[in-house]
Amino acid sequence: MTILTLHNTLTGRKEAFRPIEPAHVRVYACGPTVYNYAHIGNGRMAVVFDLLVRVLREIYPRVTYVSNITDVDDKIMDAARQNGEAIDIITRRYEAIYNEDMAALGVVKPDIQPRATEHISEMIAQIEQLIARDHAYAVQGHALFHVPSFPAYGGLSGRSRDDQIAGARVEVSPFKKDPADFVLWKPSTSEQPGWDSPWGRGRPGWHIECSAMAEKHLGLPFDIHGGGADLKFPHHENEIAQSCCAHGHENDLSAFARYWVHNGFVTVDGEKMSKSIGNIRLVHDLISHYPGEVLRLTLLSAHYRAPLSFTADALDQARSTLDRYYRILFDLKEVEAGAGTVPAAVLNALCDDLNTPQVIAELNALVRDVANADLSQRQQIKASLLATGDLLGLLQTDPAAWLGYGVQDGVDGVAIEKLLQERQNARQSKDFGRADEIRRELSAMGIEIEDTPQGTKWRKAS
RNA sequence: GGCGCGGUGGCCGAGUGGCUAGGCAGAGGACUGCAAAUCCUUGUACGCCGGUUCGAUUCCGGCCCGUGCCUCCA
Repeated sequence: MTILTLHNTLTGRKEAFRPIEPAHVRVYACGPTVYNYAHIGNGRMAVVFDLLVRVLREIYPRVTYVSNITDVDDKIMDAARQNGEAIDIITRRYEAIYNEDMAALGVVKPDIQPRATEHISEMIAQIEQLIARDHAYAVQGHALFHVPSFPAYGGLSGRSRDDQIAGARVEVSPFKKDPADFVLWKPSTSEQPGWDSPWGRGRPGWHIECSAMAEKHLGLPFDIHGGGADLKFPHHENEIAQSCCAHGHENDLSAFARYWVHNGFVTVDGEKMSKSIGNIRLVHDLISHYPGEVLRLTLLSAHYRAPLSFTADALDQARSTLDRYYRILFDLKEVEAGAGTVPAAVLNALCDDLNTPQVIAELNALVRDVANADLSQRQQIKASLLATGDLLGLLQTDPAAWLGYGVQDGVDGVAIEKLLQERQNARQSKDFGRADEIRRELSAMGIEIEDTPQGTKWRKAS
């Protein structure tokens, strides 16, 4: 049996993954708040957990992957006010765009993608449980989680409650019993979206939605909880507090989720993405300039926990790596691949805490001797390459189309053929000056040519 | 200030207590009229200072630098 190891934030160590039920692995990852286009950092999270789920599916018979849509949030309300649009118009629009953009990155849609607004009653029920167990209290239309009621609080991020208060930059609301207490429910004005609750008309705090939706769709405890590294505190810390305390597991932080997996941040040219710097890279824009697989491989070219500097150079490198694999597949197009399996070295690398750079190295090793391989070795290489591509969510395009052979759109095939014939004539009469001139003309049209023993081929350069 | 993550050859990027990934770029060569593509050859790097050790890039301590988070900002 293949053993997956994962770095578990809860213990701070790399551990062997042991599912609660090997017959059914359950995963939750915090999804986007839908009020804008997703940026490449959101894309990284989606790609990393998509890959994790693919690897789990390779090992285990059944995997359920839940990733939520946050469609009630103050940032959404701000966006609605600014655009003069209804909130649900905005959230449904950006939810659809999010799913399209992630699909372009090769992300398989989660099995369940619950919306926060469709789980209000579950959230209210959980808050009532917390109040009943004296872990929360109602005051002035709010419901607040009382952090001192949960001594184990802070176990995920490793900060003491005192540290948090000492470092807090935000003024503490006067009605909080303790400065560290956080909101479970807050009142809405009549213009704001709201739902009736035991504490009056209001809306949920941010953290409670994930606790409620994960529990409803996966049951507790479940196997893996993921998200961006920025969510460790306070979001995931608070989820643990809510879910453990609602069920009386005050001494067991793993009573909610067993393994916590966090992906690192994406920077742009080494700088944080921010509106003020104006360097936010939206997936929606990037996919019109780069094939989705180039973006996906770029995101997988660093280990998922390491920071990733998103640069034009990194994109170019991912593209040339993919070009090389596609060229090999193109050269092997007459070779019968047969049923392929993912090479053990690749699966082992993936099972080593998703060591994707190692996977790429293994892929290079696989492909290194293709030129000197015999037929059965070529069949094996092709099958392994395709199987690995399927697992990684790469190499899903027809090689000829990827490389630009036989392109019909945006090229004048007749003119190209005419120029190629003219060049051929020039070469035969040793008029290489004219032949090179024609090659430059074609190059200016975006057409690259290759002279082979079988004649001259052309391709549309990407 | 607190907590976390990271600093590897020109660039990207794994990993390891001693056998020193991989890719890109560069250099040389083969092939080609010249190219392109491909193939061959070529790179002893691990932030700084101590310590442990026969031996540290890898372990321990300190420091420096970069980066993220610090409670929903109504």
